[in-house]
Amino acid sequence: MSAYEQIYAVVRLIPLGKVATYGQIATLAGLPGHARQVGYALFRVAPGADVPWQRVVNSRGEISYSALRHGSDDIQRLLLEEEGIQFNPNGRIDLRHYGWQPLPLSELATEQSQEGGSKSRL
DNA sequence: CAGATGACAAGAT
DNA sequence: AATCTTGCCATCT
Repeated sequence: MSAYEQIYAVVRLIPLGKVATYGQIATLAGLPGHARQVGYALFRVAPGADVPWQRVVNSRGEISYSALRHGSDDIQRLLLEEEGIQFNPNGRIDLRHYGWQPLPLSELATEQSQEGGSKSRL
């Protein structure tokens, strides 16, 4: 499997109503520190693919607006708002609230263990 | 094959 | 806190 498909697999795991950062996706995909490759991979996502690319934002919780995106950046914001994500006045998302916090190993295996989740949240 | 570029991130200023 | 600079790697010229 190519590294890009691995990236797409992780992006597909982002639940509706949550967002993840490029660096986070890179780490979960087994490419720690290679956030740029994640962005490049998402650029190559074919239209119609079942990849929620709109749920990936930069580390500042903001959409990466670019002139080379044919306006898909603007669509990204609309899609996120459709999913119930609220933007700050400065156009940023509060990652403390909407940031996706994946469970360890839950991406590679079917999450079956489900106990009371009173763990630290830092 | 070498140089430039890019949906980023972290460190320095 | 905001902006600039450097690192990283796959693709494109």
